[in-house]
Amino acid sequence: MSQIRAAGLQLIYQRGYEGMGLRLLAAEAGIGQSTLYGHYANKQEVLVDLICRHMEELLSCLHRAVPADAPPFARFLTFLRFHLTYHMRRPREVFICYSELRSLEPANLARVTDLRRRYEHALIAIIRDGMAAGVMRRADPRVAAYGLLAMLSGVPVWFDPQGPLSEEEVCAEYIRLAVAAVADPLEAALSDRTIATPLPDSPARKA
Amino acid sequence: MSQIRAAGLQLIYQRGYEGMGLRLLAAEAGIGQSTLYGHYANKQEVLVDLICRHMEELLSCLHRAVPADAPPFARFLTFLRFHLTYHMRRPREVFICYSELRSLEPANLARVTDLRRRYEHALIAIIRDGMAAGVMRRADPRVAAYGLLAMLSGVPVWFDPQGPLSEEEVCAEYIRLAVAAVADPLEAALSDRTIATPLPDSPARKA
Amino acid sequence: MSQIRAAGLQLIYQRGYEGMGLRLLAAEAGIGQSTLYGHYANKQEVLVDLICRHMEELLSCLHRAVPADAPPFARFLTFLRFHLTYHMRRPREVFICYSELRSLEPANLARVTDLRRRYEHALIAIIRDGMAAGVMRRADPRVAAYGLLAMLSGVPVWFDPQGPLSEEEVCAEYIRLAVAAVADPLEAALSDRTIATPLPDSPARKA
Amino acid sequence: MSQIRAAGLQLIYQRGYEGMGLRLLAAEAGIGQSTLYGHYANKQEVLVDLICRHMEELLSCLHRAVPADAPPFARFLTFLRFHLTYHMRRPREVFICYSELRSLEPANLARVTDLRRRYEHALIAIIRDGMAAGVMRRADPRVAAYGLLAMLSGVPVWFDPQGPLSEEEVCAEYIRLAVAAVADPLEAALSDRTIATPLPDSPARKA
DNA sequence: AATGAATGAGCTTTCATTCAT
DNA sequence: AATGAATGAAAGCTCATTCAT
Repeated sequence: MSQIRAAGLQLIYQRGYEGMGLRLLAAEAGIGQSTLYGHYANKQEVLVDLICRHMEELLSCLHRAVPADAPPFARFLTFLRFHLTYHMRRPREVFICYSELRSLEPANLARVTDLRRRYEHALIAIIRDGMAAGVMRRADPRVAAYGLLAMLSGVPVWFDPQGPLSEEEVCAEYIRLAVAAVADPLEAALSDRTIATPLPDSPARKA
Repeated sequence: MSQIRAAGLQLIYQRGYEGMGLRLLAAEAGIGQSTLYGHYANKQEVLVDLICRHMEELLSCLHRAVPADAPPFARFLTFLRFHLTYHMRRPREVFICYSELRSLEPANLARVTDLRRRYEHALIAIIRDGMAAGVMRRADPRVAAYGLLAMLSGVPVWFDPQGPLSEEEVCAEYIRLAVAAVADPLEAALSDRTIATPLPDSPARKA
Repeated sequence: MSQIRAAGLQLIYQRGYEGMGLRLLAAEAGIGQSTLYGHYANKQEVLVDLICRHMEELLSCLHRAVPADAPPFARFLTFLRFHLTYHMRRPREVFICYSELRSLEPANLARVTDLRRRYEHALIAIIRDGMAAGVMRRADPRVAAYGLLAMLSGVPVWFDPQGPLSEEEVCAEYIRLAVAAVADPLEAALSDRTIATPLPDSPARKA
Repeated sequence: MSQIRAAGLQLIYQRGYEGMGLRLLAAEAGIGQSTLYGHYANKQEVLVDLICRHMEELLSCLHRAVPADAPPFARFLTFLRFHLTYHMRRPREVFICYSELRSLEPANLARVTDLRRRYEHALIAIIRDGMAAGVMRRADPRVAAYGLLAMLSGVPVWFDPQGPLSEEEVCAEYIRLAVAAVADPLEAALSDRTIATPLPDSPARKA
């Protein structure tokens, strides 16, 4: 039930998986405590549902957002904007998916790790292609991808939608950082024109 | 007692603060369960001790490692190397200091947040100075600092000392990313010579 | 649940509130330890329930037993007999209601103190009326009431239903003491005829 | 040590024997926790010491205060005044000696019960003698003694030295009640002259 | 699909007590 | 005589889970 998921998301975000009691989860979802077991086999399943659902949606949205046949640098820019937007709008899911992995039982962790790897490899492939095409500096593409992902994924920690910087401004700032970090300097000089590729679900804007 | 800290560090890293039972902590530390209360007033104090101790040491080492009177770019490089080395060697502390903040009671959280802010401001100041000196691209120094810190701090998530990449190789790779991300392109082209400043406690290497 | 109350009454009487463990209480009541919390929010509530329930019943029985419109001396005699009978038959409740007051949290103590005050004032009013009517010696009615209540309430400390003295004999003996203590000597001389007013729930007897 | 006794008296009075932790007792007495065991074999001994010491002193003071060879009624009056004064001045000891008996181990309880019995029998003997001498109404002397002792011992529950009634006024009021309760009416009429026998350790006063 | 009642296992914390110094 | 450190046992309470309805 979606009310359980909503309550679980909020509670795990605030108190952690171990810190969330099922009593409270049920109360917050507006149902009886034992009714939970009509929807989930046990507590762990609530966490697995939240994490997997988020990561699967992340993956499928990614594939929809990033055209497989575009040139590497365009795919790179699209990826950056997609990732940033998605993460700024789902700070709780992002936090849970990172810091509650340790609460997953091995089999569930393996499932999640696989999803995560597929997402990471999407960026790794983009970077690899970009290097092959000569538009990115030669470097270890895995290290570069991990570095960029960590940088981008850290946004929700401090970003506040009501704060002084708009989502768009933060996007632009981070994209500049990321592009500068990996692009071939010459290409980077040209990239300003293309940074502002609009995302399907975000209001279009021009450079 | 240091044995309690060692056990607490490991257990909180593996199972989280809420997931760590004091029975297990005591057993792991090789003492009776109630003996814990001769060293800490309560469970929370164990966490506070671990987090504060780490952050205070981080701050004091930072101040020792980064000379206040050096030019901005040199300070930047020193900061990067210091931060990376410190974080690669303390993956558990790093993880705890980030993802167990929510388990801190308000007063303790305030104390930790202050320490964290002081550390972040060290990098912000460096970037601000670098921009003023014209060696770094104009950008929001806070955003740049947060972005870089997230990128650098993400290393321990995947870095494995027994893995194919050495600590030094990872350092060099990340420093290239970070420098490229914020440096003025011209300056960056010149920076390769200076990236490999050796740290006192790490084996010297050449660029 | 009444089985919990029965077990709690016995255990608190024997070992005191602080001395009663909830493990033992549950065992004595024939339920699991955590089942207690389905009936009481916490340990204190068990005590509050026992004390308040007894005092409220005491008050309501008193009002049923003592007719408000009878002459003072008749009300006095009825009060004495009622109080004695009630206390001889509930030695454990009486003891708890007196000596566990200190274990009550302030709010609960206030509630109980109010009930107790209402009971005491019933006797004070009787004595005041008796003095106004000239059938009792002039004295401080509060002091007299406290003195008599202490005297009467002390019965369960030594009274043994299986002992040599019957409930009725003890009643008569104490009533003589109490009447002599406060009655106007002339009236007291005449009162022997009226001492033995039968109580509804006690076997009728004649003087 | 007398500081331990003082702290124990206060703590047991406030929180009960079971409710008094030895940590707190030691802190209140200004000594280390384990130092207690240099003075008492265990917690129980602290209680036994307090109770026995009080009852033994009560007994020995009683024998000093009440002359064995005086006529019954004079001894009665002396006893009343002695008991009241002693109890009004030691409310905490009195409370403990009554309501902590249940915390005594059997052997210790027996010892205390014996002391208590000796005290009660002093009054029983006085009443018996009074009846034999014809100055008191015929009644069960044990019941009368228990009734009077309960009445008199209840004073400290409500008496407040700073309150509106002085110690002397309360004494006089209670003595009138007690005398009226057991005296032969004719004798009682004559007794007013003799109520105010002064106690050694209380300021002399006149009727 | 939903629930109230029940429960064994576990939680953090405090207990009275011991012991080496 | 005094103490700091240590400890097994027990405290009150919450946990995730089951089950009959």
